[in-house]
Amino acid sequence: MNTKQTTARRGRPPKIARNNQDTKAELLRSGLELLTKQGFSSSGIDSILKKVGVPKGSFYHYFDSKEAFGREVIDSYAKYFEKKLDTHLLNNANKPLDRLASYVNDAKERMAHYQFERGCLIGNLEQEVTLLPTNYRAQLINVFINWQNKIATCLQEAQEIGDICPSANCCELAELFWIGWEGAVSRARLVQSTTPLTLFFEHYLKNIKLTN
Amino acid sequence: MNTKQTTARRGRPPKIARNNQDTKAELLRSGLELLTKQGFSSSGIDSILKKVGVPKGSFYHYFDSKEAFGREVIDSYAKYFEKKLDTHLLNNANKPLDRLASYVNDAKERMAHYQFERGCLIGNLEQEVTLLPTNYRAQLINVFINWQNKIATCLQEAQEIGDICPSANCCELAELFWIGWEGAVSRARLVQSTTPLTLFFEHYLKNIKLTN
DNA sequence: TATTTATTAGACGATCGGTCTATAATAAAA
DNA sequence: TTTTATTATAGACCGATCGTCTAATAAATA
Repeated sequence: MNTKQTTARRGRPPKIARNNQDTKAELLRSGLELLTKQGFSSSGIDSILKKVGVPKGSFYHYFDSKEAFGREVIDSYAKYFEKKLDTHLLNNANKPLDRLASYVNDAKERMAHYQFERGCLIGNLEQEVTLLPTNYRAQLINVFINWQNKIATCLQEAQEIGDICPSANCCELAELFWIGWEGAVSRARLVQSTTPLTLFFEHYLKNIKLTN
Repeated sequence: MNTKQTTARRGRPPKIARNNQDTKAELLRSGLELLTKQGFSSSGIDSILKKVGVPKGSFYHYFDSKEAFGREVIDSYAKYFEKKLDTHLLNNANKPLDRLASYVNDAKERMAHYQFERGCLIGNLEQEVTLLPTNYRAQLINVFINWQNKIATCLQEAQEIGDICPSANCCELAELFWIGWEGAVSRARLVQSTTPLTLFFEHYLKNIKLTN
């Protein structure tokens, strides 16, 4: 990749050198990292800025408020995550249920890689929803609906090739996946081990095959 | 009960009148309420005090620090909750799986009663465990182990009367219950409805009957 | 009455989210 | 070229709130 970009940027240049291709994107990335660790309410703007070496003034140039910032972080995470889901769930090289397993394994590796310090942004915010700006609630629900639909489609394909019972309600099972998965992610962070994730998914798989 | 107590209390009397039989117990109760809503990190001591009408100085008379306070809140919640679990799970008037269902219904009613503002204290803290004093982690894990054992015993009784498959691993299934349940509680708070709880438990029941 | 103990009262510094003005460098306009 | 507008960084500042600590007060005790 060519990281060097010759397009001169307008505006006052930063005091301390930083690869300032896109300050806004860096703030979002840093914010995402912190929010996946700590949630929204406990994440101060200063901590987000410190990691990127950006002064506070810049933050309020790019974002109207912390609330607006949070909205964008959720959006960018949702987009990133949908892409990730697609790479697994739409991979025709694997059978539908193996695609799901592929996602699960990927997630397990990532959690272990970050020493179980990071969880799921949406899961974190879900739990502190009473503390969040009111309009976050609908946004979070929508993200879950999208994820759920992707799983449901995958399960339906599994149903078509006879890997799960024809009478199973794939939408319900998809909802059930995310409910249990978020619980398992949370538990994995507590015990600092992937076993809750493994345990949950093993049973989930077994059960959707038997269901109804 | 006789709430009137004539024993004169030592020390400086409160400026504003309050039924100060046991200030410490009141602080714990108020803390529990707030931590169940907001978790630990976002709960300010001032808010806990304001609800009970106690000045800040009293807090640090009864507790060494917020950390020590949190430990006691967890302890008292764990005790309260174990008692609650026992009243359902040891109720011989019902069959084992009906006892579990009885707990689930109770929890659903309570969540609805509080308009889904309160969740599970342990579930809340579990998710913010990286922000908590380090020794909380082991404490939380222990609480889950206790809860899990109670469910496991109940499942084993169901197994003995043939309501679930003889080859099922009751300990694993009990762990699975809490993993999924916490996920369902979290989702219920998000969508402000008991349907996630119902959905989870319906499938859980169905699956432990079929398992293996 | 003098001392000890229990409890309340409120000061304290650090940090929070958010706003503000000043500064700097470029692009566009003249 | 010179001027102006635009973009962006810099960081002081504000009121609110965080957890902690010290001083003050009154009852119990000796």
